[in-house]
Amino acid sequence: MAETESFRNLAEEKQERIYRAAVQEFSACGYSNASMNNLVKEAGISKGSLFKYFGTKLDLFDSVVNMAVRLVKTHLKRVRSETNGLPVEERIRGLLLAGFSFIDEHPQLARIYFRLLQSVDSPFGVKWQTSLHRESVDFLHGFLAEGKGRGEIHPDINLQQAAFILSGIMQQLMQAYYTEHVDSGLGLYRSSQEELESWVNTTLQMFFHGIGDSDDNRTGGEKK
Amino acid sequence: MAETESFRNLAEEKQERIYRAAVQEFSACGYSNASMNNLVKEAGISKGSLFKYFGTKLDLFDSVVNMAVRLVKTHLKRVRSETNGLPVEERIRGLLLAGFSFIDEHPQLARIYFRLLQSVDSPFGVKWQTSLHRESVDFLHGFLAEGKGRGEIHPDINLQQAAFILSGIMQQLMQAYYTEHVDSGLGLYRSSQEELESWVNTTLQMFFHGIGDSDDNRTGGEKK
DNA sequence: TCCTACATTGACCACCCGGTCATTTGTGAA
DNA sequence: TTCACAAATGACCGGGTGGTCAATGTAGGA
Repeated sequence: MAETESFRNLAEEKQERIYRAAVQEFSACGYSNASMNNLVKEAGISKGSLFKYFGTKLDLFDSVVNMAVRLVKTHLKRVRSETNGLPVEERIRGLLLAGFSFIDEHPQLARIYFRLLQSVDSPFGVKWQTSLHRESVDFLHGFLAEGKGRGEIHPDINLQQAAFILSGIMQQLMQAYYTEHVDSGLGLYRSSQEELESWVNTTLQMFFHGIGDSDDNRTGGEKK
Repeated sequence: MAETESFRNLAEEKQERIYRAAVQEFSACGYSNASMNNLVKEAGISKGSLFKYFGTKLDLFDSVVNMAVRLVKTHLKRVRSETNGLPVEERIRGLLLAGFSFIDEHPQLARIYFRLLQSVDSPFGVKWQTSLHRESVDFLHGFLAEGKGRGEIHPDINLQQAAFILSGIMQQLMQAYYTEHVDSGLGLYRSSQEELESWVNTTLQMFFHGIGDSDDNRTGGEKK
């Protein structure tokens, strides 16, 4: 566990104050550029205390990341259970919209989460990255597998690869929604709900039916 | 310009030695964690000299990034001209394979390039990111537009959005090829040429024909 | 009131950073 | 050989870092 006994014994208000400052600092600066001095000032506690609560910068970061990841997973699992029984396409639509709304509600945590997925900052980043990527692909794989079982997905499709591609597409959309320079003028960045839904529609359209003109010669494409 | 007169007057061997050390350091540590002290030691020159050649850490980084970006663009443009006249699908296949081979030939530069696309390290990262994302999407848009003109792409498809999605897919593949923890056990990471081509095939298959079972009810999906 | 056990503090530490500049070294002309 | 000039050097600077610890509160039982 990352935080010490003494942190858990703190008044809840103080714990939250510290967490809030940590989330703020890490989301703004990433791991290695985050400054414990700033953090301490922001939280209104002394440096000595902070290092009593969390032995190390890494411990604190680990704690914050754990929280962020737990929250993301909660959101996604809720979508999974709430869309149970619907067609795959609807379920993935739900995932995308849930992703956008998560960014709206927790922009800083989203920032930390995506940074973790992509950057190589933080010494132990790899530990998280590997498992998060795998879990993300597995999660999507579950959706697709069920859809395939119901005949909504072409039997020749390799689900692992499809899930992998889908995960890339989703990341691209999420990133553009909360990072202006990824959007690069396409109109996703902080766009309205209806524009968002339009993007989601066309994305699903492309993912399920492709962009090709429907001369549907599906061939090859099976791995090995 | 980033480098000073005195750098351009150096013996070519020395210039290369310095560039090589800089590329090494930046690709390994990112911008802000890169250490000029390490760099200087690696290059076998004195600190004073380095700061004569490049006034600032940022200037040096800018110079390195310029080189990396120029090289990437050269590779991509070669593919564009060499595949002129072929079907879109073939051209995009060419792009993907060229991407993989670029990573093989210049792994460190590829690392710097992708870091630039994704991370928010480096104070002026945004300047690069915005233009790189835009250019990348525009580049793909060019391919798709030509394909649409030849009837290889469904007329209802919004090319901007398709190019955006495609760029996400390509990034995902590239990342998995050179970063083990993104691959997360799928088998792309440093895989053989034939496995690579199999991945490219299925990816193209999905992008052009979708994953859905071919009950082809293409509807809606047009923006606004 | 005193004592004890514990929570809190911030001055302090060693280290590393990007950047400077007086000094040393190298070089070609006279 | 001497000299003038440019190139190269590395000790040094102010500042910021993660982390420590003796000193200082502070609350509760005797």
